[in-house]
Amino acid sequence: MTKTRFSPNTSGFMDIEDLRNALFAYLIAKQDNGEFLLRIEDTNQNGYSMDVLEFLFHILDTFHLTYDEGPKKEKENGPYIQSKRLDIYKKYAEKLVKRGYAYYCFCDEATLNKKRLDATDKKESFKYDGTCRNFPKDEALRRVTAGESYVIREKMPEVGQTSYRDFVYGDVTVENNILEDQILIKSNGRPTYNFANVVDDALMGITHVTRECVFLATTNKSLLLYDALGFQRPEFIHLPLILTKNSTKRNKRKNENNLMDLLNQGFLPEAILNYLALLGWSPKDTREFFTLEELIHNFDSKRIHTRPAQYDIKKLEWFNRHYIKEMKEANYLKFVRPFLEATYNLEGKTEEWIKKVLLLYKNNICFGAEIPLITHMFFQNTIDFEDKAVTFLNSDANIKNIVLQFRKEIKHLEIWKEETIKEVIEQVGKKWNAMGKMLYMPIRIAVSGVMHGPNLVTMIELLGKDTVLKRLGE
RNA sequence: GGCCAGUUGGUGAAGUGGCUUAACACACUGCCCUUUCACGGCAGCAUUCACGAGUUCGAAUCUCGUACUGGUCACCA
Repeated sequence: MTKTRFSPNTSGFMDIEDLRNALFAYLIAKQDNGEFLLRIEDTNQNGYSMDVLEFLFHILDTFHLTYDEGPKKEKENGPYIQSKRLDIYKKYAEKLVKRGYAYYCFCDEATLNKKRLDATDKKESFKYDGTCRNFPKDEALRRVTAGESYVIREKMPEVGQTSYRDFVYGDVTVENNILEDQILIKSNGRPTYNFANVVDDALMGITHVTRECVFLATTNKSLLLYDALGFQRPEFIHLPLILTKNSTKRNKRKNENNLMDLLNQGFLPEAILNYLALLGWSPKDTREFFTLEELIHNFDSKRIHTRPAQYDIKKLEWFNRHYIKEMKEANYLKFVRPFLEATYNLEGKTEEWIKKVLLLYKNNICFGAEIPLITHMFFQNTIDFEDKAVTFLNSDANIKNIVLQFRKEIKHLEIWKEETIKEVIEQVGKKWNAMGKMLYMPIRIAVSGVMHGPNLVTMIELLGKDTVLKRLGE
């Protein structure tokens, strides 16, 4: 049975690439009726911010990437948080020492670092020289029990090469002699990523290891560990990078977290998910819209790409607009209203009015946070004219007449309704011999200050007589 | 610097030797619809697949070299 895992580390909030990776891992498992597991990799620090974890659970939940095993869903392979499995790693590391695949090392960290730096300066590659590699076992053991600080290093083969076939990238071969005797257990007793990752994946029965292609070059190290531990090698599926605007992988790691922002900005989970599915993967046909359920049936891991993908917010916006358009009216209102409330005081506005205003934009907005911006004209006291609009206003002498005439007529309008307002506009048009854009645009600008907006007649009705007159007056 | 990977338009991408004078989508531009604005519809947008050689009757597709981009070489994950 196929079993995959998502194993984020706790050093930062989950971002879009993490989500995409989680999604792919989930899909690979589910398309084969397999299982999806969650594991938290937190061996690099003494603690982690609960916010990071909470956010992670929240995201997996809102995107419906339900895991079958993991924290809060303990099964026989647990615990699923690495800091709670320290004794397991220790046990396996010791086993490797016993079998001669690993050894205790007492070399001073600072000294090694200095040597490494010197080598880098000289543009030479540095490799741990293996000082402790051939210490007699009893002596090493004696020093350990005496309380001396140590790490456990893996004995890398000095000759030969390691190769494997990545599911996405194909054959990868690396010479063993460039590999350093990597550390498995650090002097603080915690395992390194490479070691914990391998032990856990093997113990938890992961059949398909998915990870960023960043690890492509170090996969041989993992492979050698699988072999030394006597575990069966899993299938490796490396995933292409997602590049955000001017970010390389390096500065992305620091802080960038667009996922939380995206959600706060009013991007729908189904839109984000749909878009992300197409970043690094593409279906056989030209179809673009997929729900999670549909992805499970259509996802084909053979079609995962090798080249990195550039994240493009414009396309995401397009997806989001599509999903907003498809929402039921009631859901849309519930979704979008908080954005309005957060910015404007709605006191004195009727529910009917609010609903009408919001519905005006159902087919236009790209994301929720656009609502306050786009409805600005309904709430501002004085209007700002955009440059283009001013230019238009001055482009024809007749425009002033139209606006003045409209104000005059509308002042005496008794029944304030779309139909009657429309009649007025038509009359103005007849009187000054204007039609189309030359008729509507002057009024539109005079009333809203901008050249784009919702249907003019509806807009005027919703604006209300008082406001319209105020804006038209000098 | 050694090693590994990637390179089709502004973006996502299809394409696995002839059906490709390179699909589809986003963005952009123009037109149509609408007496306005959007929505919607239609059209345009890479003589060319990083570059150079080679294999072949024929190459975006296979081979080699060069360039560029990214990654990796840690008691970070």
